[in-house]
Amino acid sequence: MPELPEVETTRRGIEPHLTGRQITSLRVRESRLRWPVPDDLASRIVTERVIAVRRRAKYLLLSFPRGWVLIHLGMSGSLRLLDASTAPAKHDHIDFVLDDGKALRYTDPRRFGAVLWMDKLEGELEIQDKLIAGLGPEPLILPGLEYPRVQPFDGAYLYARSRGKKAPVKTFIMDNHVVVGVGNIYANEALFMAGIRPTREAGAISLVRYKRLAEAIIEVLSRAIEQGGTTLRDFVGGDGKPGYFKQELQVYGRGGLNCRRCERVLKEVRLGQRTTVYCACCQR
DNA sequence: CCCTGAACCTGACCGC
DNA sequence: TGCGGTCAGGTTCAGG
Repeated sequence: MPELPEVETTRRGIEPHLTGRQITSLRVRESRLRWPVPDDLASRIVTERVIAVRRRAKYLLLSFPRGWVLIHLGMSGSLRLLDASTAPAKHDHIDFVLDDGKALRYTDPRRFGAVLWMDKLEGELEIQDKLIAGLGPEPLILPGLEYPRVQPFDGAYLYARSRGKKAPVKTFIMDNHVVVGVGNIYANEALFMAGIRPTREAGAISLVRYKRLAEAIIEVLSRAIEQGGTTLRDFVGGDGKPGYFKQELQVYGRGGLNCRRCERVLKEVRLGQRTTVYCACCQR
């Protein structure tokens, strides 16, 4: 379900309900996620208050006095706010019970997501964690972000990073070490918007075209956040509303259909184990 | 270091 | 109705 716009939509949905609230208990019904939920997680947060709800890449970060709860939604995860007394359904793995009778509930059928704890170092805001440390720059400058370091994201950056790379440009921009938050949907969309064929060798693309691509990535992600994300199956934001960006998809999920720009049949190929759709006419 | 493919897991859908 | 195969929004890891 979640790419960056969906994670950001989730963050915005839950933030006002969590900030300043105290955790009264933690219910872990299933701890076998991508990594085991730490046994001592409850001891870190119960009786503590949520300072802020932030984000780095697709990681949601609940800030507490002594550290962060790091939440990743994987492929099928979601977070909802509901009454703490609501009976859990299948795949409702974790409840963060709040002092106002509500609970933040983590659901994840495939269990590719993660809920972990990271200590704060001596009051430092900097996050020192191997999951976070090697991440590339954020494509969007937004409030609520946790920046470990400042790195500009633009065409010049992509151009410099891509020199010598033989991998397809789509694989390149989906690499979190290069830039975060560009998943399969928006990689396809951004490349269409920039007129670049996804199979093109990353190291062979010009600076001018990378400038267009960086702009396209920023544009498509911004637009998707405005629309509340993309609802493909059952994604809903923290407020229960679906995302409306699906209506604006130009290529993702449209292989074999006609290009909305030139009317020719869209090609579908497999790149890095991911379905890739493009227009052979509009994208070179 | 670079690149590719397997792996993690469940559910939905499609053809037979 | 059932069975097997395929696919799904992400990321890490092993191996060449």
